[in-house]
Amino acid sequence: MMPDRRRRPKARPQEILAAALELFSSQGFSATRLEDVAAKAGLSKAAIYLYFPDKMALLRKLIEETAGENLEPVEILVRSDTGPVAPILRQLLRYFATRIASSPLPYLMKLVISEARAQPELGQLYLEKVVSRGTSAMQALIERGIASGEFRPVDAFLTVRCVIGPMLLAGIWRGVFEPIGGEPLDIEALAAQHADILIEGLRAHAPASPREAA
Amino acid sequence: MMPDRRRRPKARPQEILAAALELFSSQGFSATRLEDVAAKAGLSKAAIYLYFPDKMALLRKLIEETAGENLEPVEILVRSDTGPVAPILRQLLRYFATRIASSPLPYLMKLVISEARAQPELGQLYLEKVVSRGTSAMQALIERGIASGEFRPVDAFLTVRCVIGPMLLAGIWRGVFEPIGGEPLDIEALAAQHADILIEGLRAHAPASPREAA
Amino acid sequence: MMPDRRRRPKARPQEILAAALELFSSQGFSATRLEDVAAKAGLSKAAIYLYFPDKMALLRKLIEETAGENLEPVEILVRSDTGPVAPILRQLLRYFATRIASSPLPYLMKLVISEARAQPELGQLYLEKVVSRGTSAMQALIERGIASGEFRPVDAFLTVRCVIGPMLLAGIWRGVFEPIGGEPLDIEALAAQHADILIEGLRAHAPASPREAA
Amino acid sequence: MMPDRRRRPKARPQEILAAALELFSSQGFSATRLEDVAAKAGLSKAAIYLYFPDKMALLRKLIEETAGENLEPVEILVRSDTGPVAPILRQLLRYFATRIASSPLPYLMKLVISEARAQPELGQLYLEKVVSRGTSAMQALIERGIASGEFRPVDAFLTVRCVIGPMLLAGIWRGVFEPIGGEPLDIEALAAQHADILIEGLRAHAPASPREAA
DNA sequence: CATGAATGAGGTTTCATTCAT
DNA sequence: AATGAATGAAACCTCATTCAT
Repeated sequence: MMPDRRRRPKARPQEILAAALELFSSQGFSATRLEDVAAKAGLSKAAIYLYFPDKMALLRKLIEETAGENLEPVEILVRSDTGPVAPILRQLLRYFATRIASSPLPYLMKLVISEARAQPELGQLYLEKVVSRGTSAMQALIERGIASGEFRPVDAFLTVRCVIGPMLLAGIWRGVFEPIGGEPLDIEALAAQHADILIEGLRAHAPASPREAA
Repeated sequence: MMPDRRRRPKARPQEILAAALELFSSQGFSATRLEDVAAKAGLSKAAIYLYFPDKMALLRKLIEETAGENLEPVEILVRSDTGPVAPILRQLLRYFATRIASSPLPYLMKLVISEARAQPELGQLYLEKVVSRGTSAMQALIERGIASGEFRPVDAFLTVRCVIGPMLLAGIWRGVFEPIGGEPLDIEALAAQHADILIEGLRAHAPASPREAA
Repeated sequence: MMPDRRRRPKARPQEILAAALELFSSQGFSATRLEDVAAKAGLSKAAIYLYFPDKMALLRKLIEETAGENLEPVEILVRSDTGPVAPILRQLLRYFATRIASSPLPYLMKLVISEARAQPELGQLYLEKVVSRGTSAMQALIERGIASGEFRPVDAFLTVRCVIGPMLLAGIWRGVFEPIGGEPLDIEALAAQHADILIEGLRAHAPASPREAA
Repeated sequence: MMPDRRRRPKARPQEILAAALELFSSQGFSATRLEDVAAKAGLSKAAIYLYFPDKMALLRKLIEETAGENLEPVEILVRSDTGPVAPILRQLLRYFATRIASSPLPYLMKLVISEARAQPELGQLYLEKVVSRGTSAMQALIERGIASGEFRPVDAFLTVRCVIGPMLLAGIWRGVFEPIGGEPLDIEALAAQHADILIEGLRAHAPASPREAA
């Protein structure tokens, strides 16, 4: 049928992984049949075993491969600059927005969230290679802002979670709710709005404005 | 065998649902065997069918039942008051934190995220009964803050996502990453820190502070 | 709902059997759920066990009870008369037609046909109590006709099968094909037509008419 | 384990159907376990699903496949000849006898009788493809006999049922009662005897013989 | 490299049957 | 006499995985 199917064996693993990502993230790992992955990749079920030892290996590879892939730019951004922190934060959020809006990252996130508890090693891998690394870098950034007097003396650890939260929300929106009919979300605009609020909210004011009691 | 066989028929459905929630959210819906749900509920596999027509019905009921359960307080909070918005926002976040820290809500969230694409009706149910309702209420609150001059003229729709994001993160942390070894997160503290930043970041300043360029 | 359900315990076994006959013959023994029999009889599933030891006992009782029930008139008819055989044959067929057209006999027949191989004892019971007894009586009748010179010297054993065949067909038609949309069959007319042909076909002619070669 | 695993894939469906026919007709459709069909066909349970989508498909195929298979010769016989009808009738009965005595037809018949009510589409298929077609052909034959003056003016519709009845009986005897111990029946002899009686009984006599009153 | 054929293990679901009330 | 609750056993069907070609 497809006369040229037998020609690019080198691309096979990637084709298989792409098919797997799509199906795993739309139907769940356990509910996806290897046969469907094969069909989507244009192969027979058995051929997958030429490239991967078993089903779980697909999932593992998918996570390993993308884990941290998006983080290098983040770390570079954070480290490379020693000027004011606010523009870096803004850029960081803009970068996240791009990845979320136009890479398969949201599907990966959804997959990790779904499977982490059933496959703890995978979750731990992600925790280590992505979450820790990413939050560390950002925490350093926030701390630098505080140290330089640009930011108020907030709790940097918690603040990182405040920064990331809306981006996680955007990812889940795109990976989960948009596909089932949720209204599209303008992720770049969200990132910009969020950056705005954050920077304003973290900035050290000349005279600390009085705040209302909780 | 079971010493209390035939004892509490009225409580059975709830017992089954509790068992199901725990297992579904830890192993995934599809990977959970009904037999394990039964065992955890202290019943035989077949007994579940006396209360639910099939496995999916468990999932559906779980979502239907909790959908919106947490929202009434939110709506009351938002509507009941006509004073300044900031303290309400703070209270709201404190309320979310409590639900996330000490109710099964995070497991539900994780479950919905995991299964929404495979079972779109369930995802849509959640979208409608929880997401829309919750965000509407909060958007009204933000808009009230803007209208009264308490807040800057931000995009209320996007701002709601900024408010919720970190709480979503907290839920996923507790529901997914803590169980596999992630360091515990002080959710109440996170909510307080987030409220702090938000309120500061949204407040209208007498003379709008000049902001740096992107 | 039925306020007087608890009043006639004596009739219970019969009610249960009637429900069973209807369901067994329409869905098959194995495919009929005892719960449905119970529901049709206006009882709970468990109550059936107060009257019958198990499911097979229902089937057995159903067959035992009706087995031979229709045969006494046949035997009486055959034995009681010593005149010409033809009118008896005609009456016999008329009697069969009546039973087939307006008693549950066809359903019983269908049930026996369906279950005989899976439950050989039941089939054997029927063979003995109904088939043998009925055919013996009829064979005697045919033989009397031959002996008296009224009938040609045909094979009495086979002739009995020729006599019964169309009645079996009528029973299956009513019990199987009419319920699924087959055109109704006028069983009494069939019996009359068949009697006609048979009597004419069996009669001894003064000079045996020459017959064509096969 | 199986020495000839993977050897005759083309014959598989037929092998499976043969096994199914034997078991379905001896134990009933519902009481037959697919695993036993598989074992009899020399396959594993799962392998059946490579050839048939589900259990019912086996039954359907069995009936579809044989439906009408025996009727072409009948129609040819009926149409091909324009001479006297009696010899054709005799041949027809002889043909039926052969099919009943030495093809799986009786098992099919039994199966249809058993399952028609539970699976009405199957019963209707048989009604249409076999019963209607067969009886139409034969009715035409009888009518031709009447029209030519060879037969008395009987009711052709009913007469067809008289003709077929004993053959149905023979089929049920072979398919149901012989297997459980009923004495063997010489079906060819029965067909001959029946032909004899029929032809004699239908023949138009020069001077209509006086008949006894009912 | 690729696959069609096959299967073992396992999951969901059904149901005859039991038992405490 | 009657039933609601419960269960063990088994049936259908699925699927990851293997292997001969």
